[in-house]
Amino acid sequence: MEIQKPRGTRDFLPEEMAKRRSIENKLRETATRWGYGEIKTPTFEHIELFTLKSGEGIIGEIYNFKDKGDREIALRPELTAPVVRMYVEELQRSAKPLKFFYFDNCFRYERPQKGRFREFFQFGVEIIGSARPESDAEVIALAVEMLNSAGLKGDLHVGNLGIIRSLFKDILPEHQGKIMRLVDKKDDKGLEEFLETINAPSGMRGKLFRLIGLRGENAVHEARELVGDIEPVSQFEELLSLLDVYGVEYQVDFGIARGLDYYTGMVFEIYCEGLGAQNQVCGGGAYRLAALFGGEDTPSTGYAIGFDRIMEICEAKPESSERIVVISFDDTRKEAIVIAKKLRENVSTYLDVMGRKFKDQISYANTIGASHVVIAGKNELDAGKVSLKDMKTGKQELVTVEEVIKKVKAVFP
RNA sequence: GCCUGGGUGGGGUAGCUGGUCAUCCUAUGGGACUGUGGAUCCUACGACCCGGGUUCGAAUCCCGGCCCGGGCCCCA
Repeated sequence: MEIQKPRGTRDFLPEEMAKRRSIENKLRETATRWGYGEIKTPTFEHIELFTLKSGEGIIGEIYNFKDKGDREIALRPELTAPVVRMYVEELQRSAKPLKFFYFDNCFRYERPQKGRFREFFQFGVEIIGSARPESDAEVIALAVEMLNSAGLKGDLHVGNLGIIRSLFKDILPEHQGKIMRLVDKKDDKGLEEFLETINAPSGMRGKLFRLIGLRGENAVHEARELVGDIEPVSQFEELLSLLDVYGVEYQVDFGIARGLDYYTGMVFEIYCEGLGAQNQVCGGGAYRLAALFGGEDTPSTGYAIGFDRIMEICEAKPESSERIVVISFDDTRKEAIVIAKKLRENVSTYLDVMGRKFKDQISYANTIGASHVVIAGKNELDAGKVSLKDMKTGKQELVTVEEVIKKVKAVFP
């Protein structure tokens, strides 16, 4: 039996890589234009980084191992924790806000299915040092813009955990988590049953259900009536007005809980069609993790785009480009190398390395979809030129190597 | 971890109510055609996911594993 790739991993062939790179570059360009700087963190970290953030329970879904120095190491399952670790470790004294983006692979030991792999790629953004609605709004707008740049239009839901949490004052912390989980799942029946079991105050129950059901124009006003005129409501209101300025379409959704305790205020998710059960392509929010990793308490906001998921649904537009094949004969092979070398300074050039005969070389050029063929034969070389053949039109002309470059570049600038 | 469908040359397939050299297409290497491409022909290469079991005999039936797809749990 031949060796196969490990479960949940993938090989990417040239055609697909071209597509992935093209989208990746669009995301990268967008982030750069918004003033974010690219960073890179290690592929593996001490496992504590992730257990601190998410609890011991996540070890079951982490690729971890002991290294030769007996350290417990984890392949990163996500990138927010490493970025915050990096911040705490070496950037706490730098000018705020810090604006970063990253694109890297992550690893999770989970059951693979559509849009879900054991090695997957995340494109993320973090802004560190601001807790203001302005940064929340910018981050959301950037997320939307990035997806647009990839040709995608998602369904944006925005919520605020501070508002929903304000209802939980009298609830045990361990029960709060469970409630948030049920809210996030939109499992109303389960939520009702659970609230019954823990004998939650009936006033709070009613408010909770009304809150998570709020949608549309008046959602914020109604939320204020439910929870009072508290800070998170005003912040949220401000955020929405800023999103309007950005021209971002959104849906207020207090049902977004994102399960995690360290999210503090704004949370958002973006969904796209065509992905089956894994329809969330982007998720994020405002959080506080720096203190957890031993730094000063610092507000941050960020999100991650599931790169593999957007690749599933975004239209492939393979940018056509030139592809030149230099064809030679047994008596001009070496000259062809010199010509190819010259061409390669400017255009993508292929040269036969199979010792093929003329006809087979041109046939191969056709097979790989060459745009042009440069024929370097004795006749041409004697005249100090080559024949340039356009594979589309079939037309052929006698030109110099410099003219080849010029003519090809005219077609593929 | 659970439920469900599926694994036959590189890709796509037939066979799968057990029994001839496992079918066909395509791709790939070489050749026919001695400097002009998608054609044709010849030739080479190449598969029953792995391991057990039932049987005189298994690609075919049974069990386990691995892998792929879909769903659940989870989703940092």
